[in-house]
Amino acid sequence: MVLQTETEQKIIVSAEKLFYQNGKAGTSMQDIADDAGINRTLLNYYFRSKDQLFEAVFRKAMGRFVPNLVAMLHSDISFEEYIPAMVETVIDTMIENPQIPIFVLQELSSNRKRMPQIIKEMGIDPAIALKKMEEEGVSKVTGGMDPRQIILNLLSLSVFPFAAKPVALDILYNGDNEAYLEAMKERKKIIPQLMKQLMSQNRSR
Amino acid sequence: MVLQTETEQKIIVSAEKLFYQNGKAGTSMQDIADDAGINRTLLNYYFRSKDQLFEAVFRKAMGRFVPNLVAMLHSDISFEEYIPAMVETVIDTMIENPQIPIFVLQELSSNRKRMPQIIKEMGIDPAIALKKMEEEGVSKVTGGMDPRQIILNLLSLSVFPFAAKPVALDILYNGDNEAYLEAMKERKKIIPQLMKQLMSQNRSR
DNA sequence: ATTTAGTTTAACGACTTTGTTAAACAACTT
DNA sequence: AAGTTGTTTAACAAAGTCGTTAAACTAAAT
Repeated sequence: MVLQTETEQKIIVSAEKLFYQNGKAGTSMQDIADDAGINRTLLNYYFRSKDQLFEAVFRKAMGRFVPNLVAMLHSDISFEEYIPAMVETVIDTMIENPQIPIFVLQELSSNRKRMPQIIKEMGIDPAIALKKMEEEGVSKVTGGMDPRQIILNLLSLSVFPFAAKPVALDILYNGDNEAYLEAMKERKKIIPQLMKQLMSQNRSR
Repeated sequence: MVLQTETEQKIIVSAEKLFYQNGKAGTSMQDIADDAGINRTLLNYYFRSKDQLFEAVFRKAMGRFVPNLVAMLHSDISFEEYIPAMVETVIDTMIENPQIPIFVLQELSSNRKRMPQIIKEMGIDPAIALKKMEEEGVSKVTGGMDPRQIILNLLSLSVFPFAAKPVALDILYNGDNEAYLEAMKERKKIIPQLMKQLMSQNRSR
């Protein structure tokens, strides 16, 4: 957004790391200062309060993937075409920040004033999204399946394996992070395939 | 587990509500006492400490759906047969407690000692699970797709829409909780269909 | 009528957290 | 040389949190 000094960046990096990991209430300003290797007073110097620092971190996290969602919902090009590139982007983002989904969803779930606020700021219009879908014939493509279910399926397949990383890693991949990562990359191919199958299969019935 | 007095139950109910909503650090003992309509001292009377109360809540939450997962992974009957009943159970559980997924995943993600501990206690053996799958011919059924990807798909489709409830509700269902609930119930049919398609489609290629 | 278990009230100590302030220091600019 | 900016140190008040304790109260059980 704005130019950032080196220190400001160190603060954000540490704040992200700790807020992602332990949440807002679970992270103290001292924790962040220590992790950033600076004095606690500096935190209040750059970000007036904990609230404001958290707000900065939260908005940055939202900014990493909400645009993808919005673009897909509001775009002109067809839903079907959109999927592969979108899945690739989302998964690449998540691989670098697997904790973002839980962090964001937890915050949205505990602070219910957040969603309406975001919808406004981001200019999301659910009505337009659904209308465009049907105009594009997506609902025909999906063989009558509610387009919202399609979206839920797509997001579920793309995001959940990261939200559930600790479980998946330890139970399915035996703690082998490399194997887990490989599997996540593989999903960039698997998911578009599934979505395509899913839609054409329905269409031909 | 054990007999519970009325008060003990009131405490657990309030603790669940608040821990689910705001996490461990975001919930004070006073908050819980107030919500339960009792005195804070009573909390320490029944559960020695905040840690122990949280532990009770967390274990109860895990107990709601881990058995489903374990049963599926270790069961004798075929994976394909297992899906419909399992999806039904999981979704019914989630409808009543949509916040559990985030709560549990957040805790597992911020407390990394938890997973190994749980794997031990619950008697989960990832090796056995995968072996059984292949013995049952699941890997043939899935046309060579890694059985772990199948499991990820199944869990993603079943659980994520609840973890993302605030987003889905406000963006896709315009805040209409009834509509959202209906959609979730619909998924009890949709998901098994998808999984079946997904597996047979792959098999026939 | 007395005991007992559950509960409340009040209070305490020890500790943490947040935000603020004042003073001093370092380094770089002008 | 003086000024500016970023930074540290030290200290503080206000508020909150947790666990504990002692004393008193209620109501049901013996």
